Amino acid sequence: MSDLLERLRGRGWRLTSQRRVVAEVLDGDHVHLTADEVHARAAARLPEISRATVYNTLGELVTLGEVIEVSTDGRAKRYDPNAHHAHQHLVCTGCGTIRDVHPTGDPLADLPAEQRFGFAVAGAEVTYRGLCPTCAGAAV
Amino acid sequence: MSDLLERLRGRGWRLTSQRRVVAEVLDGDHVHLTADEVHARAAARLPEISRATVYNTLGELVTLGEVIEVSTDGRAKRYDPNAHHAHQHLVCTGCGTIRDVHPTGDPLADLPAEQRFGFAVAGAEVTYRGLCPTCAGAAV
DNA sequence: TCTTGACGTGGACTGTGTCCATCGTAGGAT
DNA sequence: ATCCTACGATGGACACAGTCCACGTCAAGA
Repeated sequence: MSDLLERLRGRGWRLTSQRRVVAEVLDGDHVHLTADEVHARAAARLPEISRATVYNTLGELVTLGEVIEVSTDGRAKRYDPNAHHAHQHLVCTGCGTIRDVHPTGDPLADLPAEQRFGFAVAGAEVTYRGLCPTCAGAAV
Repeated sequence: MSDLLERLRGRGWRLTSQRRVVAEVLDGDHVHLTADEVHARAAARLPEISRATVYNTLGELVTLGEVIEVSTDGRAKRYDPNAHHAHQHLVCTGCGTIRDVHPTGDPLADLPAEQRFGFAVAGAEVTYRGLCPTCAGAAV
């Protein structure tokens, strides 16, 4: 994570306490927080941080390719710091929990040329959906 | 489309002019309108129709499985009447245009058991992204 | 230490969607 | 053909996610 901060500094980022806190909150595996959740956790360490700053910082991290924006439910976007290993998402239809998963194969290979309609197809996102073990158990 | 209305009536739907207009607006191929676009087109034929009614009707059509809700950009959800043929979506990163596409293979087959983490995986949505011919041309 | 422009702040604002009390009407009953 | 009534429509208030802006602050180079 300090790697991340150094990398950003190398790109001309001014290293403020707010940005540091946001980056720290996003550290870890299987982290998929909404902007408001990031704000709440950041505010626990830096009470006066504003929502606008969190949104700005998240937007910059996305632009820089350090964080991925995930929108699995049409509600709040979630921010995934696991940007350097290609992966897809498995979402629980009960509680909304998100897991990073690594399918075999390349989804792009499944889209033949005649199904591309002249588009320069650059990527594919796959969202798997199903009940997680906890929700499946609770339903019994 | 009258098929649709008859089917819904068979399920106990009360067939109001508002519902009829919403269903008619959604008729066609490669239709991916937002709720507000549906409302605007419906209002052209039935000026006093309210937004709440459009939202209610769209929600019911989704629940009944006659329309699919698509959320490709984290902004407004779009409504796709092509609910009876499995398909995926190809989205232009420039203008947001959406095409229905039919990839080969089954994305579910690409998620091995050890990547399912105990989830009862029920489905997968794939969103392909790239520049459409029009946007690619305009960029030159 | 000083300077300065990039950054942070909070509050107003927009877009999307939901809720609710009340009114209207589709369609069965007579 | 008319009446009844529960289901549906209405529109305005509300909630949530996100953006914008004018102004104040401060990181970092000189």
